[in-house]
Amino acid sequence: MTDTPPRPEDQADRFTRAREVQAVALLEDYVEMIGDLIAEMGEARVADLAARMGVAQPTATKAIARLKREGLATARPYRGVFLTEAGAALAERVRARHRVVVELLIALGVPEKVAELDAEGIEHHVSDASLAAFEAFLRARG
Amino acid sequence: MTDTPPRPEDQADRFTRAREVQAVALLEDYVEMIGDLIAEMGEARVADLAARMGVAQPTATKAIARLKREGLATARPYRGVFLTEAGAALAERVRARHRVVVELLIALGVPEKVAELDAEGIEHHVSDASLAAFEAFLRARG
DNA sequence: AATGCTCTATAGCCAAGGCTTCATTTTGAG
DNA sequence: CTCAAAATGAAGCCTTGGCTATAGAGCATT
Repeated sequence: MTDTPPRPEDQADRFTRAREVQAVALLEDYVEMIGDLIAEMGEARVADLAARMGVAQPTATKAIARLKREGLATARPYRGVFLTEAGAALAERVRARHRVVVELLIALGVPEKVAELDAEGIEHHVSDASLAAFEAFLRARG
Repeated sequence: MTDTPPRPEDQADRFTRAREVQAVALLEDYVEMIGDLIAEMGEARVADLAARMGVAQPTATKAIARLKREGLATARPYRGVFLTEAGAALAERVRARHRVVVELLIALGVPEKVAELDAEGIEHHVSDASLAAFEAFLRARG
């Protein structure tokens, strides 16, 4: 029983980090979806983005404004949305991480449908260290 | 190549669910922490709760108000915070899930420190189905 | 070229979850 | 028993991310 009494600041760090992750999670999701839309349909329209994200159209517009502020996307009124280099790079990283998380869940015996659902929330909290471990595990079991 | 074009509403569901999970995540964290504090120190004071959660004291007070509204906790001014039966049950479930997620990450080769950090964010998104799969996996490899 | 339909933007609302500042209550030291 | 320090509560502000309603731009079809 190494039941060391938790140091308050250590625990606090956990939550602080979880909050920070949360703050970027939406940006990641939008960026990834914009990438998907461009890949699938040649362009990302606000209406499609909103439909895919499950939000009302003005909510998507607002999110795009934030992406622009953060330098991840560009958009001109009544034209589609595009990713900056930084945005495209982020989208690629997010997509790769998402794929690994889904594969891991499936490898662990989670039904595919459930894996897709759970991965959407989980992926944002997977650190690089954990991601590397996941990849190693998947590789090890072919 | 079963590259079925994703149905917008299906994708939307993923995000909608992730948002719903997020909405209860904080409640879960607070309830769990209140349980911890009572177990460790006999009572949960607002100041300790705030310190452990890494937030300012009024933020914790506000959260407690929400817990009361949701029927998960009770509190009288200038006295500690207590869990209702529903709150205690939730705390227990959350604690159990947290433990499984940490153990799983460690079993997958994630360093313990990292596992603790990542688990904090991940756990909330682990459905019952996934949790069951995790437990089966852990059991299978003793 | 005009007109109407679709898409996008704008405005304004709400709740959640942060924060600081200030008032009030408890409590413990003297 | 008093009174100051510590703990708690109250008020008010900010940002984010939802929403609806409404106005305006763009496009297609007469």
